[in-house]
Amino acid sequence: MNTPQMTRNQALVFDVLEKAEAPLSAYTILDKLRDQGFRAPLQVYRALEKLLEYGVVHRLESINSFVACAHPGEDCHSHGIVAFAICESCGQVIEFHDHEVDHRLMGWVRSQKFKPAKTTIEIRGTCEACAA
Amino acid sequence: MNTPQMTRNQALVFDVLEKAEAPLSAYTILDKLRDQGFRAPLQVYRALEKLLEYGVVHRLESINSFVACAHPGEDCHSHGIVAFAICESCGQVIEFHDHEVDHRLMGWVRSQKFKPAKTTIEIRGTCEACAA
DNA sequence: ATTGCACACGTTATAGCATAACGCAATTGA
DNA sequence: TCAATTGCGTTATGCTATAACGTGTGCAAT
Ligand SMILES: [Zn+2]
Ligand SMILES: [Zn+2]
Ligand SMILES: [Zn+2]
Ligand SMILES: [Zn+2]
Repeated sequence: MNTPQMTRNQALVFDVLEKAEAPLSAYTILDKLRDQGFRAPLQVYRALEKLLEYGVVHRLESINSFVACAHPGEDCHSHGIVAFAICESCGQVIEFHDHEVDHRLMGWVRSQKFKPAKTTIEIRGTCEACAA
Repeated sequence: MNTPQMTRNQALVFDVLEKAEAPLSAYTILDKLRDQGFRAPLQVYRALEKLLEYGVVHRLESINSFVACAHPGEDCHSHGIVAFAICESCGQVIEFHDHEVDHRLMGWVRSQKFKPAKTTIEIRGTCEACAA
């Protein structure tokens, strides 16, 4: 998916996510954008829906939150499955790809004749800095 | 984690999950147990919390639902990471393990000095039967 | 036996996440 | 011009999850 011109709302939401140091929930984004005129959750969810479509934002299913893609311009989807390590202490998210993991999962999927639509890999734990 | 004797509520919730053909949300479980005296979400959530602890139930993060473990008695945790394929059409869930995937993810984690607590692998898509 | 503790339970209230449904305005393309 | 599409704003609603309080029961330590 290539990225069309963002609308104002999409740009505002994306900007908030890009500047954030941790994943944000839709309602947290809403709060950060009240000064810019945001009033209702749908304004955020509609923007997020498009940003996810464009591939510039990822949804972290295990924590109901969103992050800006860490690989701008690379089109994450073309690398196969995206995986995330999420520090539950500081919120830091590391986004990575592993072809071998993709290969194994896609092999399994093929063997089962299962048609994958969206695959989630999320490792929650503690990052090196927080492990103290 | 070995499984202590279940309480009445835990047994009721587990039973509903075991008989279900698809993952169930906590509120769906609640509805199915109204006749048995369940009145409030907490009755379900508290039971689920224990069942997850015992390892006899899994939570599917990407769809906010729960399933009975497909490998009773085997203690899923001892096999490493559990992965799920979820059919978005019929709800069928296939639970599987792949040592090579575990190995790759744990290798990455080690290289980053990240301390994993809980890892989620969920493939949403369409099962063979539904692919028609 | 009494006390203290741990644990499950029931209930009410509240917090947090997400979408349905309506109508309006701007854009685009026949 | 007309119709179709898309984004937007608003209100209302639904779904998911937990906080906080109090009750009862079983079981040890004293
Ligand atoms: Zn990405
Ligand atoms: Zn950290
Ligand atoms: Zn299992
Ligand atoms: Zn199916």
